[in-house]
Amino acid sequence: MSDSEDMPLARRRELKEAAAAFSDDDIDDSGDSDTPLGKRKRPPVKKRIIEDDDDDDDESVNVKSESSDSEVPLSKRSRPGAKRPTYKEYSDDDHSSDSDTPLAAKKAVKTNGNRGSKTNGRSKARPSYKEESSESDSDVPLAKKSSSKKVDTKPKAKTSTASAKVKTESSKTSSRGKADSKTATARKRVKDEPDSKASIKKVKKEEEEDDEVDAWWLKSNENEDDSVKWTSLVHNGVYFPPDYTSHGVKMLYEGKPITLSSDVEEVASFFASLLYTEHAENPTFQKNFFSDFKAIAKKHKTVPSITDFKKCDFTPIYEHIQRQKDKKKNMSKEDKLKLKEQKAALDEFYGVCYLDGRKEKVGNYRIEPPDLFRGRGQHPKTGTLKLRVQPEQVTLNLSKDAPVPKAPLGHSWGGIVHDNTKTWLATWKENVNDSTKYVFLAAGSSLKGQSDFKKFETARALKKEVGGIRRAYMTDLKDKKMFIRQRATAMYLIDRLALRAGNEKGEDEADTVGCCSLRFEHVTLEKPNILHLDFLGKDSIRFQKTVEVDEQVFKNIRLFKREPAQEGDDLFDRLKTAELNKHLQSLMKGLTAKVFRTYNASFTFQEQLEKLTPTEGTLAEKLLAYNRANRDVAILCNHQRAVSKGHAVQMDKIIDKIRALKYQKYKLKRTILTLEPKLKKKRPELLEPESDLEDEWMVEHEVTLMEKEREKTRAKWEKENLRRKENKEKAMTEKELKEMLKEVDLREKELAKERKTGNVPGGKGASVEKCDAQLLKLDDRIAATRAAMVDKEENKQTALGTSKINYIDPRISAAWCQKHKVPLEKIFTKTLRDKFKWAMTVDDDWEF
DNA sequence: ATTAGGACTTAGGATTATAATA
DNA sequence: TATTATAATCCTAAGTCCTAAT
Repeated sequence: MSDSEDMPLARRRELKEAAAAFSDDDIDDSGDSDTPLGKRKRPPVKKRIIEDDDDDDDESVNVKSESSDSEVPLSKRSRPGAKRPTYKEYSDDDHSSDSDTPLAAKKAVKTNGNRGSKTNGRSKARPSYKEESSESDSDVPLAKKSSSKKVDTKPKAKTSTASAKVKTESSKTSSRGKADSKTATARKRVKDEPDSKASIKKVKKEEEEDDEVDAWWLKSNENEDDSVKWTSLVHNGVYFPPDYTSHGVKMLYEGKPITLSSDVEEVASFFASLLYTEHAENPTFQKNFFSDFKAIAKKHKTVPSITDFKKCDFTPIYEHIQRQKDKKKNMSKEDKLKLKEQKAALDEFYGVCYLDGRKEKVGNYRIEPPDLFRGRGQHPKTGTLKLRVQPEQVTLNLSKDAPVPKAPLGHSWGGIVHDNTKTWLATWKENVNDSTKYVFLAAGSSLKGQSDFKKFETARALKKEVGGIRRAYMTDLKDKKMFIRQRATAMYLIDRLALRAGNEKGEDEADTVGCCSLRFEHVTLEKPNILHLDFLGKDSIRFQKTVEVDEQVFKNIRLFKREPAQEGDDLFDRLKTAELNKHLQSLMKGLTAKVFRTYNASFTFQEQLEKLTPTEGTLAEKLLAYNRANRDVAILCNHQRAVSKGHAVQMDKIIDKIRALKYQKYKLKRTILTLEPKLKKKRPELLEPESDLEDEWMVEHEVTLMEKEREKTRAKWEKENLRRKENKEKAMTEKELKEMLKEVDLREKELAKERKTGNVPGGKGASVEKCDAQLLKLDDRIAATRAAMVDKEENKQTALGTSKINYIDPRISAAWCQKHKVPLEKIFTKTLRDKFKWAMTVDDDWEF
């Protein structure tokens, strides 16, 4: 292993990161004795019985807890308590003023970071699947021979009336398939083996996707039984990752190479591949990994028994993996193509199913491969070994009369069910968190599309009701009953700040919160009516905003925070998401906490889009407006992303680019003055220096310009020679090259002179008019570049994708595209167009 | 009435493909 | 033409909400 110095240095991620972070405590093999510490434990909370909102005024009467007092909520919950890690970077910021109206948290502070503190671990013995290794081959997705008639699950005459069919893009093979031909294909597909070289020919470019599509969104479709999801479902099962093949590279233990059996090597490799990443340096991750690694090493009687993480050196394996990656990257074209074909074949086989006779895409047909669990934030189990899933653990869901896909050789399925009230095709239990995993249809499928549609329709229904709902909770803010007050306050926050509901979480998960699970330490109050929120939300993404809130909300929170309460206690000590949602249901059918996010996101988007889109504008300007509106939504929903590694460098580059443009401007101005010195008086602006453009920089810039010029000349010379060679002409000599280069030297001298005298003659046909025209163009380019820069900067930690995919009603976009003549593909990628095909038929005046 | 866990949506990061540059 | 930035896609963790079990 040669090159060992090109270590992929640590991680970027100035975002998250924050404070304290892990203490020095490094993992310690020996005892996993490691006490989990009292963390996460806090004294039971007594119910707070408030007597009044105290001091100042307040018409509000005495607030008392309702009768139920007795029922001692005795939250057995428990949470960190004490030692809250401190966050780094705080930045304050203005507080949004604009009170009313839907939107929320206009400008709010953003920053974020991860929590620190907390080690822990615990890794109880886990079951070891692992049966006999089974003769591999597994890989080959044995095919279904049985093409028996049974497969023929015809579209059951389809319930609904007129079966609207449409063609997606490209109307080819017009007639063709009727139900029959389709089922025929179905039958065929079901038995087609992937990898059979036969299927190679296609792969082609994408498209293909013509096929008739069932345009469910064009049918009247007054809900016909919601719970039944299909009448027939035929599919090919799931794909299992190939068995592990040993690479034989030895890791070091106490500096010496040791031999690992394949199973152990596999786990070592999981860790090795993460070396130098945040994960591998996370003590919790190390601890959990090592605990599992140690166990499996022991089980396989690894020679020097592995007991100390610190004595392990995985770098040889790491380097091997890097080399493999390199190799893959540099693979020959043909090999790459072959790989692609294999994938396509798999896609064709497993990636497709038949739902009520219609061909539909399957989403994640691959069984998740074994790996180290990568929990986010401070997940107590991060690093734990996620075991390989065996077919015996997998249950399939399909039609009664559908052929059962064959399990991998030597294996059988865990179960076969025929539950048409479920949308999943397969399911299994994962070992780390004991959670259930599923194989679902792809996002573009009818099932997903329909529920997406429903989601947005509910949000639109809320639009109609929101006025009344808001009035109601504003009133409830002053209710005498504590529970009602809390509920109303929570609703306010969810509505105005787009918070998530905030279900309770377990001890074995990262400590994150949503609205109902906010604790005291997450909210601080500032005099008149300002709220500082600071907590970790979903995915341990920091939510840090400062907002002005309604007076009564401020009072309420002060009230909730008062007294017996202390850090670690719930802010809403008698409110559960279930109760909140139950209440919401009573206000509007289908209303739950998350609907507010959808509603506010879509509403804000439509509003901003309307406001920002220029009526007369270039395509680019319109797109900018679109992205701005999109970004507003992303900010509202607190969708963040890590700042990319090279961000700062890229910014510098852009700044330099702008300087270069300014330099050109400067030169042009001088040319004008050289041509027409009288203008000095008339147009004094020509004398003004460009901002941020220093002499020193210009000198340097000219040097690089000349360097580039020389390179270009040389390239030209070489190219010319190449051409001549081909034409059997005699090549240009070095001398000629030197001759050519002399011109650059000349130009360099000119520049030097220009710099000294300030006179810039300009090119041949130089005229004041031409220069002015160019100046204008440069101004445009500078403006555009600067806009792009601002855009980039603002965007660096904001992720637009999530809101576009999940929160913004696609019909708003479709209508907008129509209205402003913007091609859809500028807005939606191919997959998004597919996912949203149900929304693409709206008129240009459609409103959310 | 609570709790547990099933089923489905939402989420950011990792990986891969494509576009922009050097 | 190779390199690098960016966009698209893939992956699977982490939420929400609901229903069934206790």
